[in-house]
Amino acid sequence: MLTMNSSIIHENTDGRDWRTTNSGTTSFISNILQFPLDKANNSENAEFGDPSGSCKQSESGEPVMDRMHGILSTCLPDELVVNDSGLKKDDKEGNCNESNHQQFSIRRRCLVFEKSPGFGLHLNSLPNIPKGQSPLSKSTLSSTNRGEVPDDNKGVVTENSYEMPATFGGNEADHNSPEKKRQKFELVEESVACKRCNCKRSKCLKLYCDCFAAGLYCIEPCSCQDCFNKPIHENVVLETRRQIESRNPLAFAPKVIRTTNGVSDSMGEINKTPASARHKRGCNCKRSSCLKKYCECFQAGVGCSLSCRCEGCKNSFGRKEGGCESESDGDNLEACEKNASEKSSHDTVISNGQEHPDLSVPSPDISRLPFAYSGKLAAFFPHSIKSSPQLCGTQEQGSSDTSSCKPKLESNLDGIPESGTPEIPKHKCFTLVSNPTSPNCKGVFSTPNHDSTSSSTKWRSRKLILRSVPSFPSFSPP
DNA sequence: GAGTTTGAAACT
DNA sequence: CAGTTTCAAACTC
Repeated sequence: MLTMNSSIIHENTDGRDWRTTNSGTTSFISNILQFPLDKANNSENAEFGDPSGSCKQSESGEPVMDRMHGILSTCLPDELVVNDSGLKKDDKEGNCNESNHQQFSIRRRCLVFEKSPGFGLHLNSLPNIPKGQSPLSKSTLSSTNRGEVPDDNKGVVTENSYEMPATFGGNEADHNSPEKKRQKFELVEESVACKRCNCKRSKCLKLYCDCFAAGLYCIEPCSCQDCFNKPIHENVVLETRRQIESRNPLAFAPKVIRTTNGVSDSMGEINKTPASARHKRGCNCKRSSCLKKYCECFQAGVGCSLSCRCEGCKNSFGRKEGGCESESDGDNLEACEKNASEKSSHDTVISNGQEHPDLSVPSPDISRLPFAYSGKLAAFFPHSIKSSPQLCGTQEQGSSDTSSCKPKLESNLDGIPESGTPEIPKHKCFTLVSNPTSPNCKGVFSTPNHDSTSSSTKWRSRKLILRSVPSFPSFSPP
């Protein structure tokens, strides 16, 4: 189970956290993509359950994965930084061979993706999906169905957004049967499962609220009371968020980062945390010994660092001093194993959603992303988003390399190049759909190789409609 | 499911 | 910045 409650971001090789250095830019996310609704509710739509997987074709014969890639290649800058230069870059993009309107849409959309690597899903939304927690229902999936999203502000989740996971479907040879389609759709449904809050007094307008903290609107499954974290209260939400950010520009920033050094983190200590992810601020645990999910570090599956002020740290992912392997304490070992197991599940979520349907990574419910941060998901896609032409290659480079899809945290984080190079091994798979060609890599976000340029063009040709472009306050970095 | 524990967030 | 309060998730029973 993906219990990480904090986002993991990647630090540049120079040690700079792009988000940190551009904290004020995080508020750009206010654009919500909207796709045509004509097929939004068609669960049997080929876009969703397309049997051909990543190679499925739209009506126009356009490979969806190409479009997906088009999104990335078109909208994602080389650097995940939105600042003046970034905007200028956008301006430059305005020189593209696009109609004015289209240019505008694209540019706005770019902001979204620039600020929302990982498809805008804050990884805070990934974790804490209790095992067995039912995924969002279909009705839940579509905000438009719930009427939760104002007409003028629909973060519409349509076939296209839903198709993302399906789009990642690998080279599935046989997906033509309706059954396959159905299964695929169901899987996608599960993948959209998202954490739900249970706020009672915060009105879901404080960081106490996981949804709010994750940059998500609350949705039906939430059990919150007096919730203001809904599109109809967008202004309130944005204003509150702005206030919080004014107080702490990094309030919505990912809490967990990973360093470039896979062995030792920036603090120099060595522990076993995969990929040396670390909680940015560190925890302050007193009684949990950093062995329970009360501990943000532990919850995030990262080791404690010197920045932690915890007492009696026994973090199984890496104590402030030393790792859990050195622990002989039974409880600690148990917790270590337990959480490690969960971590494995977490990781599998990314690489093998089908194998753990209950752990499926929620795909970004765009309707719930009023200001979505890159968040946790970005931890797994930062580079792919950054500049990788592909989220994931197909089974090229020897899909037989099952190790590439090992359901381990390491495998997951391994997918994030240590060097910070925006390169994702094509055999590193992010998928929510099964890939029969790789038994050990069922769930692979797989995309066929394709020409990014052409795909970009294809994507732009997509009936993508940008909706609701509230001028989310752009906070200048301090 | 209710109550308790916990630590982050918010407040002073 | 430190101490306190509030809050909701995690946990226990």
